[in-house]
Amino acid sequence: MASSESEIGTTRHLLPVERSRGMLSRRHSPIGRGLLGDARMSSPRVRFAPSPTGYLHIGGVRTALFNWLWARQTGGAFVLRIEDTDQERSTPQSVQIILDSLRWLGLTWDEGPEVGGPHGPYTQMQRLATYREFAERLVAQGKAYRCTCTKEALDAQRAAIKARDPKANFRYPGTCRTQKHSVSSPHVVRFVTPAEGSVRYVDKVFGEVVTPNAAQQDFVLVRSDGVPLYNFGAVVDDITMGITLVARGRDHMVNTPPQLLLYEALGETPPEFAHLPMMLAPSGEKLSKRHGAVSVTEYRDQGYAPEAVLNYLARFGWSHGDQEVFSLDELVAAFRWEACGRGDGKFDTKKFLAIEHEHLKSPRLQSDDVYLRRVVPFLELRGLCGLDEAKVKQAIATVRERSRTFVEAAEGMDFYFRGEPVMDEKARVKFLVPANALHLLSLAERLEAMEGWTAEGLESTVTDWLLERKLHIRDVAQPARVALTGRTASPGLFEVMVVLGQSATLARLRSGAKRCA
RNA sequence: GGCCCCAUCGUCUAGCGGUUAGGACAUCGGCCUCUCACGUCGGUAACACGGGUUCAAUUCCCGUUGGGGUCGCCA
Repeated sequence: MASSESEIGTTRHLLPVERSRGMLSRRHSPIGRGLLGDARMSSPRVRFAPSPTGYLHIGGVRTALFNWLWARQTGGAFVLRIEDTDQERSTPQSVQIILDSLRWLGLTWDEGPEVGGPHGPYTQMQRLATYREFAERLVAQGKAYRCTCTKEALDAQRAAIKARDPKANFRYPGTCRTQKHSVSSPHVVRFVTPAEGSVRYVDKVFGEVVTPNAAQQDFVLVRSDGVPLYNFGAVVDDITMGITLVARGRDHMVNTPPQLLLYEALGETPPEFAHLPMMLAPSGEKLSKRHGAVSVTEYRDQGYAPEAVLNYLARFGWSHGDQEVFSLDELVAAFRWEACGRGDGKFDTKKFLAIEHEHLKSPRLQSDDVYLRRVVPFLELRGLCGLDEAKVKQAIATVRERSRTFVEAAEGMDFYFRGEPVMDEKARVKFLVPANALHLLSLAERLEAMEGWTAEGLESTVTDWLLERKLHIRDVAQPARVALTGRTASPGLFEVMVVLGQSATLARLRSGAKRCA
């Protein structure tokens, strides 16, 4: 496993998994790499390692999801690790937001904050001793060195070069490489990057990637305050936590070669790598707040179903034939790294909403009980508290197919639960006019005499009444709808009446008639 | 600019040398209809360009163009 120094920097296979050679490209491999290749690894361990510097980004959720799916499918472990080594920006509140967001999504972790595990602690600032140990080992072996160049001096050099040519490439010149600085002087620890050779790895999504070492520089492993930088901390943690596959966004692809060099120097077998194409804003720019909701909590607050969020995200960059709608279980079963695309994509709010709609429509995807549990908070937000669950369920059945989110659902069934519906002014002015007053009263009178308050009974009773009065349903449907619901768009009239019940229906028809005056 | 990566309808994608280039969202039109939806039927719409390889390229190779990532004591 340990490799000799002479091998560092030469092009060689860095991954344990061989791939077929010759003319076969990764997508054309005849052995269906996914299962065959991965079944060999007894227990995959993957991780999601966010830095707690704000809300949980929708792009981060996708990364978490793919890792989680893989862990669930293979029976492996999904590890959550908090990378809080940027003390300037990391906050405990952000950690909590991330934890809450993942729990809301249902992306539960097997090891990590608040659940523990055998490889903890799972927060980087609590693992400083481990990083120090690894860093000292590298320094002792001459694979890393202490550098006393100040940030200010380096920044000045960088600025000078950029001033001459904005596109110039500044790389640390290696000033301290041959000097033996003592531990006592303020210093960072830098890695000795081989000048020759290149790093090669086979990405589970992108296939073979080769990067020349000459493009690297002696990057910093540990800051002057002893806190590790991203590449070093991540590698040390991935090693000590036994991570077997690192799946992350493509923006991290540039970090893989230096990390591989680190595994090499530490004499460790690197994990596999899988990079995911980027999620871009519709404009093609990086997805940011300017382009709408990027924080999961916003979607939660907008009444999105978490499984639907995951469904949309899964289908972004991954596909399974023509299937668009998936339950979580189906996702777990169908997911394959090799079915991931490589091209970046643009986030599409419309399609996202359409997927949400599919989930909310389907009792298979959102059972009545789950739907009830999820919509109630949004009803409460509208001041509708302590409602009768049975009645809410009836109401749900009538608004389900016309609600894309729980917010829309709550809005759509609002009228059922008030003494009087909230009246839309335009609707009232248009339909509750004097000419309709008598119709509404007459209808109420007929319905009052009715026995057996069912949709079928209502339909036939109303049909008879229309016949007698020589009316068409079109003549009274909208006025009645406005009287009953306060608006011009609603579930079918008879459905509404059934859920409302006889007395509320009569009361609303009559008070609607009054408003016609 | 260096290094890395990518390229099929407007968008997400299927495609694994021979297809009328398929699906979904969006869009347009019809049907259904008490409204809004749902459902349903149908239409418009794509292989960036140029060279190879091959009997045959959307598909394989190279180049061009275009796009993206990254070049920190951020992650």
